[in-house]
Amino acid sequence: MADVLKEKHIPRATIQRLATYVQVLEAFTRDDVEVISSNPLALACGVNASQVRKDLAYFGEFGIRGVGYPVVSLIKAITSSLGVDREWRMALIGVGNLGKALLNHGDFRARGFNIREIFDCDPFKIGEIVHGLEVRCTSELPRLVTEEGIEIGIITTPPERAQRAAEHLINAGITAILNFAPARLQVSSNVTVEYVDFFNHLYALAFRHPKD
Amino acid sequence: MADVLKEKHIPRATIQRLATYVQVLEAFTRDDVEVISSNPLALACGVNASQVRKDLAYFGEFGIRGVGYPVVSLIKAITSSLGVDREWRMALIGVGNLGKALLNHGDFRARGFNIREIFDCDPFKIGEIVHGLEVRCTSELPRLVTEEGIEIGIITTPPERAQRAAEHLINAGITAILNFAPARLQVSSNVTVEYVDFFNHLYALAFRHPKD
DNA sequence: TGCTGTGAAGTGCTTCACAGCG
DNA sequence: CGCTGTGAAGCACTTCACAGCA
Repeated sequence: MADVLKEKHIPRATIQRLATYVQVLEAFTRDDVEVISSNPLALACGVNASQVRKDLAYFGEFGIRGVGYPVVSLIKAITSSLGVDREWRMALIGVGNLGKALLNHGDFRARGFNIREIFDCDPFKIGEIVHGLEVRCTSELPRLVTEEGIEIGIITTPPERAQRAAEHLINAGITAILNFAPARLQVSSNVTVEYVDFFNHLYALAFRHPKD
Repeated sequence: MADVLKEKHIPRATIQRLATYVQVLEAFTRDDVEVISSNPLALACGVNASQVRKDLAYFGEFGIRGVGYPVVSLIKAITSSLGVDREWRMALIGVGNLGKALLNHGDFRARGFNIREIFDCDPFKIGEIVHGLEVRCTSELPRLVTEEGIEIGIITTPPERAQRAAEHLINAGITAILNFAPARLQVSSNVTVEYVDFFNHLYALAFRHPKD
């Protein structure tokens, strides 16, 4: 499976939409919809029906011609294709307001994304227990990443400390980073950074809705 | 200014990058950089230098040929072009974990995005004070939106209540929505919804970093 | 001379249109 | 017959290459 995916190039936008499809398909299961065709699925996701079919076709033939896609098995097919049908262990750096909020956000664990260790460079925070986890010094990162099998790092530091946090993670062997800090990170090409930035979205809203 | 922008079509991706440029330019001001050319700016943002110049050129001629862009005045030019150099008043629906975390997140106010009213449909929460704001019943939305001049709605409800929250906002006259709930919203074409979804990003990381 | 601003070329994603199959 | 899966066409964004100006 994974081999097939590496051969074709899959657009980044496709991956984003697949996450949306899962979201919407899960809503359909709540309403006991068992089979859905590309048209209503596309409508619910705000995209074109051909787009849905093409996105899914990158990963296999999940539909039944003349019928549609069985909802439950399609969810499984997508999550399996993306590799999110297993546990992912994560470490978080920066135990401030935002970091604590993410720790309290139950959805992560519910979807298999498990925050196992939390770090901060503030000596007053080290040792504190937050949401059942002890705040550690970043010097312990390499050891704990190996021991716990951590694969993803989350950065929730202030912007000026984000780059250092990234370097700590990378030195510990992490190559996948989710960055909530409002800063761009300079990393080598084998490291993937995803940026979560509320202000991007607010700026987009502001631009499209000018006063009067 | 705004007239010019409505004539040309500006790619959505350009708006996103402009937000990034502001972020990076602000970091440069912290290091007392006064003038920057498109090349180093592009490098810091992880994009092509022509891309930077083209993005900026949509809005005007902000650079000095042979020299570069004055950092401070470029920040002002971009924020003014996007319309984010003023106060934006917002209302939040769904005072749960995530909602409370956003209320505690000081960056919003610092950038002029001001959460003025908070709502919940849980009668046990109504009346509670969170971060200096009283939780209101959604039935009060239309009145408060008008009175407070609220232009943007934030949804932080569970997914199954997101659509209703959106309808409350739209009925109150809001046409710009920032949705943190993991659900797609069905809205008419005059309403803009921006989706903030951590899992999109985690899925992208998971897909690009398969085990072994 | 050096860097911006920009038409033209290139690239990649999206949409179309229909063959293929249940 | 209806809906999927897919090559081909269309379209939009990105990159190039260079004219234009400080």
